Amino acid sequence: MQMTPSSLAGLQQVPQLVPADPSASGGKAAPPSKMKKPSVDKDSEEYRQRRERNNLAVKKSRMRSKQKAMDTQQRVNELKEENERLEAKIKLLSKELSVLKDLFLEHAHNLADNVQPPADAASPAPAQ
Amino acid sequence: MQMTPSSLAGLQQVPQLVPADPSASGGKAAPPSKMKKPSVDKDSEEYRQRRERNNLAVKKSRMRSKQKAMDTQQRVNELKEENERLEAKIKLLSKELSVLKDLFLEHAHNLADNVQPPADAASPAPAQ
DNA sequence: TAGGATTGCGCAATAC
DNA sequence: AGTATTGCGCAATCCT
Repeated sequence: MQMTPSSLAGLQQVPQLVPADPSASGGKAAPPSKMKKPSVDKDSEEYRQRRERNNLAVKKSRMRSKQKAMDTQQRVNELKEENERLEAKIKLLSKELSVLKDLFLEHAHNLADNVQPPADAASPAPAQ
Repeated sequence: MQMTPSSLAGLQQVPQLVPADPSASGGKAAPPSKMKKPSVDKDSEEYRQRRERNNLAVKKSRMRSKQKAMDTQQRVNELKEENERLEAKIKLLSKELSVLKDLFLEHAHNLADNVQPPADAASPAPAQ
């Protein structure tokens, strides 16, 4: 996508300012010869300024909106990375813990088998 | 936001179909009396159908877009929660590991110093 | 009351 | 040939 800027610069949009007749269920509504006079002067200097300011505000708002969306997407990516990092860390810690626990168990067994008196609090009941 | 459905139902937008004169840098461009004949019949049955289908497609596309944005935001929230969960787990594992390591160190010291184990893990180093 | 910010909507160009 | 996206302007609202 890239929206080549052809004659896109500015298209005259001339809304009739009249709510198109609601009877248009499936009808085409051929332009009735009676053109309702707009209650607002499109030629008014003030009108044009108002429109222009709004168009600017709209553009600004939309840009922000898009930026926000991109930021949010970025945030997702960052969080996913962080997540993986944390998972890895957990895996590592779990492994370390597992090793140490095994050592303890082994030690405990040795104590039990050698009839050595329990040297520390981590000893399970020698019998059973 | 809610866009109260006032007379919003359908506003006749009657673009002039002529790329507004490019000279409109800051100009107001008062409607020149010469109205270029649109090369496309706005009254054409086929035109209206085309427009209507496109309007539908547009609405659909925008809905998807918004939905996607919301989903992404939701994803962020989920990931943030998940991360907190993981952080907590890491904290816990680290603590466990720390305790076990201390026990090991203490034991090693006891062996090295050939000291009688105090039968309790909370014993300070006998020497210094 | 004024004025910017948002949002629904339709159009047209263009991407697919 | 047809749908999907996207930039744009308008007008109604919202929100200060």
